[in-house]
Amino acid sequence: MSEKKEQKTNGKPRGRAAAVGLTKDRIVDVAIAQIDEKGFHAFSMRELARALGVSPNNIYWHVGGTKEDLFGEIAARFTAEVSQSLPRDKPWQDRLRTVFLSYREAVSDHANVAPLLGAQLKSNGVANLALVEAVLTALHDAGYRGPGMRDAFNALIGGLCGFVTMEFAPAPDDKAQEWEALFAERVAGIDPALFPYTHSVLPEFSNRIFVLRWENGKDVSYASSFDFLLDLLIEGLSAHAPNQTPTS
Amino acid sequence: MSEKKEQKTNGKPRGRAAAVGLTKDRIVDVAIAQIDEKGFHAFSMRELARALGVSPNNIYWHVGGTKEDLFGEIAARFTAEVSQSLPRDKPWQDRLRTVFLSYREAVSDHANVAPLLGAQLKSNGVANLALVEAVLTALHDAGYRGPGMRDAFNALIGGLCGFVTMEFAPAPDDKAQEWEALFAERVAGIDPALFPYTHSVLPEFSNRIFVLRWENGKDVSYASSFDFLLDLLIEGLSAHAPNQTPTS
DNA sequence: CTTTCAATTGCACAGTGTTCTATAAATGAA
DNA sequence: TTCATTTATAGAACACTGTGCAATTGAAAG
Repeated sequence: MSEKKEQKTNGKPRGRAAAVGLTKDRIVDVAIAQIDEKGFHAFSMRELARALGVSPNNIYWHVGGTKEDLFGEIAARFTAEVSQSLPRDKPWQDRLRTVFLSYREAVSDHANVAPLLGAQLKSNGVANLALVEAVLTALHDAGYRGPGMRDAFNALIGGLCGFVTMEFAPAPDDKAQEWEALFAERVAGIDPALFPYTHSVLPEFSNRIFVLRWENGKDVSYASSFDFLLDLLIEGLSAHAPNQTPTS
Repeated sequence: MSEKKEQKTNGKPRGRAAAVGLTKDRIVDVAIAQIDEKGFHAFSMRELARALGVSPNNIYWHVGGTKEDLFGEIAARFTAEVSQSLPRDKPWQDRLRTVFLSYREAVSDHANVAPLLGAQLKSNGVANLALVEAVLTALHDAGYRGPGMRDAFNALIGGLCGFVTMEFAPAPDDKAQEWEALFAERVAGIDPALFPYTHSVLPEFSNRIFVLRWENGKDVSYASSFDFLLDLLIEGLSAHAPNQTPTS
């Protein structure tokens, strides 16, 4: 028909005719890929929609009202992977280590996503039950109950996930290249009267502190520090554990 | 249109005639106040400018190019306050404790600023020398050097500042009121087959884990967990310290 | 008396998250 | 078959955002 109002839609069909079989999983997949590639700062709903070949509203329809909800789905993806192959018969210390090492591994594979995770874990911790379950059962086996369990739980989640959120997140705009020079300049400008020790000792540590080292696309300096922190926490929790079963 | 040529400036004078004596300090003051009041998410350069009675560009001129630079100044304000009244003659453990407790105190007075601090400390750690100096000297006194010092440094900064960044940051849009109900609903929906322990035990912990308790406008549940984590770290670092001076 | 300069402004650009409304296919009911 | 409802999509618009550019002007410097 000649009087069809086809011009109004600018050629592209509307409605379900254009169904592309969009799913929450695919949205989260592409969102993570986009953040990996372009960085968290540059990630936007509109560009995600463009990458999916879909209108922004479609995304909102699938993930619930807001961008924050999408972030929640992304975070859940990370904490869900954590539970795989948990050795239930091993001592609780080993289980804790396995869980948090796998979390660190998952995040360091997608360092650009890190800035998201902390806030999401905090505001919607109940959505990340695989992680919660693992930590709670471990602490229960250690004998922790009540306020003591709360403190142990928060120390683990807050300390370790906080570490990951903070340290694995790359600097905005990827100024890592100029970073070493910037660092040297800053260190040179330190006032010896105000910060005597830092002034005298920081230069020699410039390749040990602050500056990251990458191997095979993964950071190895923060990773080793994370492991050190993890060991410290497990040792401490073992020493204070109400159930003092011998640590074979 | 009309013959009035002065309307162009809308009554307000331009140029230095309108000088308001804007300073970096005042900008940071008002920025922190705004974030405290409206929340981090709602903070914008334009509204800050409005609150200061000034044009946005004026702020850029004073703090350097970008919003991120302003965040850097804010973070520096927090870490600078940390150094006050450090007992240099006390053992390094006590000095560490003092430093990080004062940091926690500073942040929990401005919980809405927390989301900023992690990223800023990470990407511009060298700008926060008061904190760095304190931690480095303490670790030096404990005998830590080289890679061991790096790991200890990162564990402390990453674990404790990460904890603060993650846990003290309030949920977006302040849905704390509806939170308890939401929590109960989520907990009730937990699949016992997938998460048996969480399902059976989480309800009784609902007022110990996740849910915060406030007294005198300050959170007391995360604060006590932070202190527990701090003690764990200091104990562990003492046990592994190369300098084994007796802990009186 | 000029010139330079520090501090400030308005305007405009290229986005952003999100809401409202229109739409067409799939589905189910009559 | 026919018709209403639901589901999954799109377009346009709104009220913002960070930030660059060029203009402006009082004060200081020469």
